[in-house]
Amino acid sequence: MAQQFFKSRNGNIPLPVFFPDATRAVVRSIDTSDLEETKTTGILVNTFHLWRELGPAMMKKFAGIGNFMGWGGGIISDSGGFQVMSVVKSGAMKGKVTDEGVIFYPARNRKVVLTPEESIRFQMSLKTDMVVVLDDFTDPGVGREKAEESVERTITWAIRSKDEFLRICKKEKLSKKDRPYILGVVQGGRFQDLRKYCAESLVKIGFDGFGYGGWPMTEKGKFDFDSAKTIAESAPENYFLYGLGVGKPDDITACARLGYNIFDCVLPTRDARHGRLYVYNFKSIAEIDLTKPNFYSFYNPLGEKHFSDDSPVSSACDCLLCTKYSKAYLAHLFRVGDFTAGRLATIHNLRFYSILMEKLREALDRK
RNA sequence: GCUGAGGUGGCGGAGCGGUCAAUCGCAAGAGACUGUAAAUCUCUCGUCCGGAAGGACUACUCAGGUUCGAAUCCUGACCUCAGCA
Repeated sequence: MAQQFFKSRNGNIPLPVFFPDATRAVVRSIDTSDLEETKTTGILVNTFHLWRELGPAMMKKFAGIGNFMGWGGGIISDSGGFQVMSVVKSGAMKGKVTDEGVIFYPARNRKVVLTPEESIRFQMSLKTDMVVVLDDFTDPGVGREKAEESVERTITWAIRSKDEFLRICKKEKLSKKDRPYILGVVQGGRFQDLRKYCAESLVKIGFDGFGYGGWPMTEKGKFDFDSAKTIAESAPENYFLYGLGVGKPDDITACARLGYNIFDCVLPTRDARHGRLYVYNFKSIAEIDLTKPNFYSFYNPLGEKHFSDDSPVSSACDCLLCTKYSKAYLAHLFRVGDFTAGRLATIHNLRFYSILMEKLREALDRK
């Protein structure tokens, strides 16, 4: 029996869910009212960014990130492990991974150390519904030895994270009912035995679920289903299976069939701002059938052929954009570079994803 | 009408004798984006052939001229803008 609900501060959220990324306590270009309108049930915020930009004092003052940003839906906080890859390896900031934790050098004379304990401590101050342990991201395409190293470190950090989590729960007298979920992260790259070993080690430590960590794509850009499957097969009953950074509608659909029930990804929101809208290839929401091979396609509002098109972007959508505005108007907004273009596109894409999750839920209920 | 400044590819705007099919920006077209350094990035962008390298052709308002060679210099025509009448 799989998990049926994601328990949030304000009630149960039916699974599976897709939580868009509100890395810096905002889903870029829209506010929480917009977010509610898209029928999005939860979001993901990031420890690394909020830790540096807001800090624990602010979280104490506002009694959590949900209050701070006026969001009553579900909230998961990511650990900051991914930022070693996204921030450091992309060259934005110097940094390195040691056994102690992740060290960042935001400026020449400044050093910040994010340890597994600090990550958990700060996440507890965020008062999110699920905290994620700091993990050592396995660089994609890395050799066996490096992959083993990152797995070992991920496991060691998971133990330290769990200890810190229990210590805080005890100190704050949080009962099992009141405390947030805690999620382990499975690393190991493309080495299936490492994935399995990592997952089994995490189960022994004791978590509410685990995430498919690392980079979920092969070099060719194809989704790495082997790892997804290995992880899913290592999960005990009633576990959360979280595809971190997953992803494309087809990959989500496929993973949901493997038992994954939580997803987050920047794709719908970033794509929206970049002028890529997701559109179901059906006439109405009722007709949407996810088992059809090409159940959706992309719509790019820019392009002269749309400049005078008075039809809506999609008839299989009930978002603000599709119910109120024409393709021509959206094209105009993108052309003149107004923020409203990004806002409407983001609202649309998030509604696409919330419909996707509704349909997946229906399909799983029928089973 | 006089005086001055100009007329360059879809647009703006460089170049001011050879290395120019012409910097750059915009527009246009194509692609990327996956636990967010991203309202970003990459590529194409005179025509034709080629996957590319490359080649062929037509080009910097028009018509002449100077020169081995002109978008660049000279003459004239046409047009635009600014100032003065």
